[in-house]
Amino acid sequence: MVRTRIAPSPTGQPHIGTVYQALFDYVFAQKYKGDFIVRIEDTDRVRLVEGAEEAVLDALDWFGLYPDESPRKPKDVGPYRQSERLDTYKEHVDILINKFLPMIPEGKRQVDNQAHYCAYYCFCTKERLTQLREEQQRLKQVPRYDKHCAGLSRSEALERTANEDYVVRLNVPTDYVIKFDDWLVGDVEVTSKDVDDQVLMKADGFPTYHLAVVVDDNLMKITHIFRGREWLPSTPKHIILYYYFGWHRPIYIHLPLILNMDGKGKLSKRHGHSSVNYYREEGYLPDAIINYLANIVWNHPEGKEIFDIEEFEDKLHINQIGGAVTVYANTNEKVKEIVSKGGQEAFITSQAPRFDLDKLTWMNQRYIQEVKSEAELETLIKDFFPKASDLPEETLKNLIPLLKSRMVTLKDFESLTKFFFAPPTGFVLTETEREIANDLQSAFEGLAEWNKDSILTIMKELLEKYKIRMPLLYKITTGSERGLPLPESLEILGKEKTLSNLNYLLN
RNA sequence: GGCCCCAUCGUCUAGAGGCCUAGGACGGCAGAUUCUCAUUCUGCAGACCGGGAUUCGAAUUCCCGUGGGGUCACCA
Repeated sequence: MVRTRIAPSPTGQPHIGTVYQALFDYVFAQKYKGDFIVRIEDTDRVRLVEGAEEAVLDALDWFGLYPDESPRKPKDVGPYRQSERLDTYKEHVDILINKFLPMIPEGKRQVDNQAHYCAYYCFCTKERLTQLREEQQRLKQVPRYDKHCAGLSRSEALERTANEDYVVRLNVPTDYVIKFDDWLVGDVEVTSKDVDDQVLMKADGFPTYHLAVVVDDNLMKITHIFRGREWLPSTPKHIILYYYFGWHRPIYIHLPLILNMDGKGKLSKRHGHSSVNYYREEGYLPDAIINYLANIVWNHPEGKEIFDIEEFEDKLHINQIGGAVTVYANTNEKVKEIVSKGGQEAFITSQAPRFDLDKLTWMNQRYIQEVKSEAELETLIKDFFPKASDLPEETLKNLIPLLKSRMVTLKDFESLTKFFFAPPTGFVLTETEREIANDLQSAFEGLAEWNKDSILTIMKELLEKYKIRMPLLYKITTGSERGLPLPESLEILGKEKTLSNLNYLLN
């Protein structure tokens, strides 16, 4: 049974990167009739933002990335908020603290030696750690915890926990190679020298991400982890954790990072628009964003660029799901490894693409123009721009075909239809313009048949008579020098409204 | 800096040794259609990071550079 998950931390506005990851979680689970789970990673009490959890959950719904399980829809592996799972983490930290390192042979295990356990208590102060780091940096060494407290006897450490602040650290063995593989990246191999003794339990009793993610993914029976490439370097820690616990690890799929438009760094607030809310407010369609996100890292086999999420799900080629995943250590002589083997299947780009707002905007336009039906567009507009519902039902309906090829985002509705809501304002007519407006007014008044042909005839006469161009008539009737086709939209607006707009302008 | 990942038009990419004079899309430019603006259509400019090696033949394989990105917290 496939189970995927997204684990956002509620620290701000919902991020496009979260949607990008959730898209894969959702589609993959969907494709293999599995479950897609949302778990809130709120272990950082300092950065926690009120309402952020609601915002991510809402954002996922907006995109149609409905979870099978979430804080709003709990099933039997909950709770789905890490802050409500503290006992579980405590329990698992205790397991590691009391478990001997598997690489130490039974006869050599010392009960009172912290260094012989999978995890150990650490009492180092922030000051000492900072000092240590600075010293290492000065010597051009990689900043790393020096296992100072691992040298403590277990009995002394236990005593000190009674009245001192402490953290619990992962005891990473020296001289090991940690191997694992990733469906996208392939085989990855790092030496344990490059893996720090991660803090697993903070002084405030909250777990760090690394502990919580492994424990939860295991307890929630997650089979496939889609996450950003930025997590690749910390995966060895997780592999070690799975190994120490004696669990099978899930399959990793580290998705390519999406870079800022200028290619400087991963998608962030500073360089562009990383917040889901921005796109929502600007009138982008969720389907178009999903399409763009999928298309940026994946290519449709037939080269299509416009496709919906169902088609993405259908065509996304991922074989090797499931399969036995083993985590074991080979401590024979020279080859000492912590190995974890899964499968491998490259199915999307391995590069980090840049976020191209122009292309997304183009896609949005395609959705408005050809993907969405007129009825769908009508509801989209009404949702986005409630004032649109004030227009007579027929008016809006007739306007849609005119609007379709001219709207790039839903937001464009407002400027395009301004004169349907209020007479044009904000400019003064010159003498001749006034004269033309007067002419137009009387000609319109005398019109027996109010339709686009008769309107056009009148306008053509005026164009001829005054030797002017179309934009001027636009200005007089709509307040803007360009916009929707004039005869058609004036027909829809109606004789009465058109005349009252003109009247307003002339007085 | 250590470790990891990556490298085709400005951007997203196709390309899995000869089909490549390197294809498409966005963006740009020019033109056609048109009652404005759009849409639509046509055309133009535009790339294999560098150097070696393998081969009859390399964008495609291998090495070395270079460049870019990620990551090195009691943040996720």
